[in-house]
Amino acid sequence: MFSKATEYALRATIHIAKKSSKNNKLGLEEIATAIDSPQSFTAKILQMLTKNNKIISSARGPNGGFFISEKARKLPVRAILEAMSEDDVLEKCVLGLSQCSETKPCPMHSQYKSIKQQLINLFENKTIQYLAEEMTDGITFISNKKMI
Amino acid sequence: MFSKATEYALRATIHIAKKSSKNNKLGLEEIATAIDSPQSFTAKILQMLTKNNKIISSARGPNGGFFISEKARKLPVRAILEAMSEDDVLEKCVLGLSQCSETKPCPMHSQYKSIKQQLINLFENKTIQYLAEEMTDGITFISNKKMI
DNA sequence: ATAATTAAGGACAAATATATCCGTAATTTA
DNA sequence: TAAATTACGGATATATTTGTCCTTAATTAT
Repeated sequence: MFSKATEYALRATIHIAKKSSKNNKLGLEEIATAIDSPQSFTAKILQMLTKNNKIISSARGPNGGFFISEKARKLPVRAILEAMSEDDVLEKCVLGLSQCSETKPCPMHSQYKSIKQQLINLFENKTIQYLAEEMTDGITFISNKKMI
Repeated sequence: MFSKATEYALRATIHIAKKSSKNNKLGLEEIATAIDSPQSFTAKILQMLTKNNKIISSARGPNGGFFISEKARKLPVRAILEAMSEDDVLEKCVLGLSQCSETKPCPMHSQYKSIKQQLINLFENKTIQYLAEEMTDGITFISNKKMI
């Protein structure tokens, strides 16, 4: 559904929201290991998410790293997709028709309509913080290795 | 959601199901024009769909072209995804975690679960013929140009 | 038989996504 | 101030997707 870049972005953000705080920033290496993603590529993605402090924040130097503000925690998950320029996936026609709409539907439109709306609702109504909290029950995971 | 190749495959198949018959085969040029896709690339995709007559059938020579059997019309839309080796999109974890499951869920799993199931149902329960029939009402379209 | 038509299929080209590497800048600690 | 740490950002490499081109094979009509 999403590109690898966006998958890593979602996982990284959730991980940072769960594990970091203002005085406990997470380094690139820790993050890439935790979410099981290629380190250098993850660095690029974290940069995108950091642009204008939109999703996550960063600090250089010793004890530097990535963290997330209280304000950003309240952002809808869709904000991550937007930062990755991939939120159009949510609205997109299944057949890839740019003009597909209610008045000019593709043959899948009426059947897909409600699924699409639920997808949009999911990404717009659930916040980054919500997903981080889903991780606190000890059952839910973000890597293919068990969380500790 | 799907690759361009799969989008073209879906559109081409629906178009062929709507317009072709055993004695009215459709040529590559006609199809590519109708679904607004690059011709040569579409040729490759039609070849994939034709392999073993799985989705569509073809005939060479004058009055040759592509058509679809009555049997193939009854296939679920998912069969097109399978022919394009892209049906895993339906089952895939939103975060791209290979081990995400009911017993080892990612933080989005419980929220996405029912959406995923509806997606699977859509592609498994609706047939190619069904989508072709959706096109017969004069309102539904398959290209970004109005059907005639 | 020959010519015309049309899909099949291989080779290649271009664009995009994924990924790595390395020097630089900022910050902290000693 | 010097050294260590960590993110930033540019350049480059690799893989995949998307797309084109051309020759061949099959079929039909003349």
